[in-house]
Amino acid sequence: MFKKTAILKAATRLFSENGFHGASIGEITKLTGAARGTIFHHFKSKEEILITILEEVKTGLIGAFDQYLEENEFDTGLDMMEGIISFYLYLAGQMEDGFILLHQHHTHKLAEVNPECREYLEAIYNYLVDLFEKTIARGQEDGSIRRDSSPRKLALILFSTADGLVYFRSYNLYDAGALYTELLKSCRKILESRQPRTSRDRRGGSLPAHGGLSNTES
Amino acid sequence: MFKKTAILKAATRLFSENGFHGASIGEITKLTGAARGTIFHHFKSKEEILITILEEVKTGLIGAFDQYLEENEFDTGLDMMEGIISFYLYLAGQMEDGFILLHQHHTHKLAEVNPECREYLEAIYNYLVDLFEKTIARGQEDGSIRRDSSPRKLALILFSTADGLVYFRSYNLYDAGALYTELLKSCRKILESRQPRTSRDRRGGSLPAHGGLSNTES
DNA sequence: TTTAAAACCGACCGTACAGTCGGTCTGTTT
DNA sequence: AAACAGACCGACTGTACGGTCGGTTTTAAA
Repeated sequence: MFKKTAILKAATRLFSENGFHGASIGEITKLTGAARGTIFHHFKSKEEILITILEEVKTGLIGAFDQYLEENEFDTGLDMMEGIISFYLYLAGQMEDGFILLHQHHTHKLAEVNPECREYLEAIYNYLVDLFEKTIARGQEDGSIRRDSSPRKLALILFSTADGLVYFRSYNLYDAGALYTELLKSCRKILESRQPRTSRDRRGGSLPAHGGLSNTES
Repeated sequence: MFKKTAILKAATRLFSENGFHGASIGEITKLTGAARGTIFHHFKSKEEILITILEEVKTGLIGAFDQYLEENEFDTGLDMMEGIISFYLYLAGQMEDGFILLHQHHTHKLAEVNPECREYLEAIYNYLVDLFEKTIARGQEDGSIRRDSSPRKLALILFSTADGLVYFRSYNLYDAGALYTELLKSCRKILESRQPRTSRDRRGGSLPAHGGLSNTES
C-alpha cells in the first residue's frame, strides 16, 4: 500500500510534465521503484491512475477552499471575491502539477468519454464558478460590486481571467508571479461599483495570510 | 506537392484534437490518403510536421494582425486596445486548431529543447505582448488609459485575460461566446482612466466588422 | 524523346509501449 | 500452524508506433 501513494505522486508529476501519452508506465516504475505488476495491481489501467489523481485534485481543491472560507470572514462581497481569487492563485502554486493536469487538453478530451473524469472536472468547475457567482451576488447586494452585469457572467469572466494567469505561470510565460498584485487590482476594477478606493486605503497594505503566488513582486 | 498541404491540414486537426503523442502517422495516412513514405518524404519526422504547422500559425497570425492594423484606424489607445483584443478573440475562433496547438503543454515543452519551436512561439508571444504594450502606452499618452500601472504589466494582464477566454472556448467550458461583450467591457474597466463612457455612447452600438467570436450573444 | 528530379508508394524494421500472468513474500486471522 | 489476503515482483506478449528504403509514377526541362 506504500507503493500506491508513490505511484500516484510520480504519475502526477510525469503526467503533468510530459502529458498523459508522453508519460509511460516504465518511467513510473523507475521513479517509484515499483514493478510493473505492482502498478497494475493497484490500478487496472494507465487511465485509472489519471482518474484517481483527478479525484484527489478535486477533493484537495474543494477541501482547501472550504477550509479557507471557514477560517476567513469578509466585510463585503468585493473583499471576499478578492480573497477567493487570491486564494485560487495561491492554490494553483501549491498544487501546480494538479492544476496543469486539470488544464491539459487530454483531460478535457477524456471527460467527453469517461463519466468519472467528467464528474470530477464538473465538480471542480461548478464548485468554483458557483462560489464566484454567489460571492458576486453578495457583493451586488451589499453595494460593493456593480449591478450592470449578471453575477454569472462576471463570475465566468473573473474565473477565466484568473485561470489565464495560471496558464501563464504553468508555461513560464513572462513573470506571472510579478503580475499577482496587478491581477487583483484589475479584478477590483472589473467589479467595482463606484469611486474606487485604493487597496492601500482599504486594508493598510497587508497581504493575505497565505501570501498569494510564491514569487510576488516587491 | 498536393499531398503536402493535405498532410499539414490533417496533422493540424489531429494534433490539436488528440495531442502530439495522441495523434499517429497512421491516422494522417488514413485522413489524407497519402502513404507513410509520402509523409516522411515531405517531413523528416513527426516533430518537423508540428514545427512546420507552428511556423504557419506564426505567419498566419502575425500577417492577419498586420493587415487588421493597416485597415483600421483608432481615435484613442483605449479604442485600439479594444479592437485588438476583439480581433484576437476573432482570430482564435478562425484559427481554432492553431490556437489549441499553441496552448498545448507539449508545444511549450518542445520549445525548451527545440530552437525552431522556441523561435516561433517567442515570435508570436512577443509580437502580441509588444503590440498590447505599445497600444497601452499610446493610450496612456492620449489620456484614455490610466497611468498608475506600467504598460508592460497591463499588457500581460490583458493578454492573459483574453487567453483565458480562449481556453474556455477551446474546452467548451460554459458558453464562452456569450462572454465576448462582457470581456470587452471588463478590459475597458481595467484600463479606463476616468469616468467611463458606455460603449453605446462611444460608437453608437456598432460592432467591429469581423464580428468578434462566432457565437456572440444577442 | 531522353533524362532527371521530385512526388508518391507500401512492405518492412526495430522498438517502446500498455497490459498479463504466474508467482513470492508478509502480515493477519482462525 | 494452517489458511488466506493482498502487496509486490519481473519476465513475457501482442501490437501500434515512428521511421526506412527500394521502388514506381508524375512532371517538366533539355
